[in-house]
Amino acid sequence: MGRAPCCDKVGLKKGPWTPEEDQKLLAYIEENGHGSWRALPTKAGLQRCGKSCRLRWTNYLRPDIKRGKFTVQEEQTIIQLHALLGNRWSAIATHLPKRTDNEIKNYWNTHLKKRLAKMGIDPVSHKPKNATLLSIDGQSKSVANLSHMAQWESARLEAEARLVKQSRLQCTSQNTKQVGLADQPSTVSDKLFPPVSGAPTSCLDILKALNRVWSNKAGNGNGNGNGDLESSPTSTLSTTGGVVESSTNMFEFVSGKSSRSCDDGTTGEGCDEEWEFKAKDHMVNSTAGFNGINMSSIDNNNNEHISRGNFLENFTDLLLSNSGTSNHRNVQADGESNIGLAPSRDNNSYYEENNKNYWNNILNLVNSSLQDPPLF
DNA sequence: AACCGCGACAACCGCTCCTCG
DNA sequence: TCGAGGAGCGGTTGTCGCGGT
Repeated sequence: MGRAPCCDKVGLKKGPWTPEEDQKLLAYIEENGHGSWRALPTKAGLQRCGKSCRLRWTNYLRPDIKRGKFTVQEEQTIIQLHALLGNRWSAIATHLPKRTDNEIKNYWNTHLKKRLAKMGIDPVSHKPKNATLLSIDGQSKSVANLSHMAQWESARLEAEARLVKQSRLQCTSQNTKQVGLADQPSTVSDKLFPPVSGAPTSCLDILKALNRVWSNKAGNGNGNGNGDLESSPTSTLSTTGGVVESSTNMFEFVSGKSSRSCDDGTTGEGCDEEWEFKAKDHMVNSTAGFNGINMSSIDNNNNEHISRGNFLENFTDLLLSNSGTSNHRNVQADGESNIGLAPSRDNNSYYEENNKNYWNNILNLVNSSLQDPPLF
């Protein structure tokens, strides 16, 4: 049992790479492209396993790698995507230009995971650690729905990652003669979400479609569809037609205009909106789902307006305020900083609110991705 | 100065997935 | 259709540097 090692390990060097080895690998790939990784070490004159060469190249030597500290925006992107996708570092990495999955994984394990834990958020589930409280208002079911959404999004990201790789390789091959590496879409997700030629790859368009339908249903009061979002990807869903059969009432996210000006300086787009959470006071039936989820506001022309600046601002606040040990912040009545911690509240409302806003922010991130151009 | 503990990050290992004959 | 081999992913380990004692 067990496969033969990827290469003959006898006489092969392990451990840290020397500058000379780096130079050899770099020179070879620039000259010839990597081709078969297994064959590369011999051709390049390296006493290394092909796998080791590939890792060294993809994680360190590749010219399009950004090194150094992660920005706050990168941090929040990692956290939000991790909430959606879990430990799927390669998928997360496709949304962080110039960062490798290994780097993101390490950063998560050494920094972000601990920070979330310190904030009282389970870094695995992204829920408050006393999650039993959440079942009270059905929040756990919303999380279940988000998981379902994440399944779709995961599939979408896989396909997207392939496209990204392909385009990257095409670009690289023009510069470095790298050849013969373009991945062809082949997974189920690729077949589910084939690329649309001639159009930029829009991130997260599954959720966009879901959002549209939900919003429309909420808008026309026809929100009692019988589909079950939690059922499985067999839910009727079409990216081209934006057709989704769902769901039942539970709660809704509602965007509201505020008069505040945009002061975060990050994007300058649609930054005047605030978000509030309205728990539905009843459940239509036992089927979990949500009907009136408005992750972005849609005007009469069906144009979406997405809050991003406030989110970044709040998230930055949250991260910074919680990087210390007990740096609690007060909740403001207008929701401006309701992502922060509220020491004066009882635990229930505190965690409920935190969790609601946490997931609201994830949805915000998802929506902001819809407007942003592809990162690559 | 030496030792120890800890954090950060690079690299390895084993598994799964994908491709191709 | 199936199996072998290659590539990629995620978890884990190893190594190094730094601060404290």
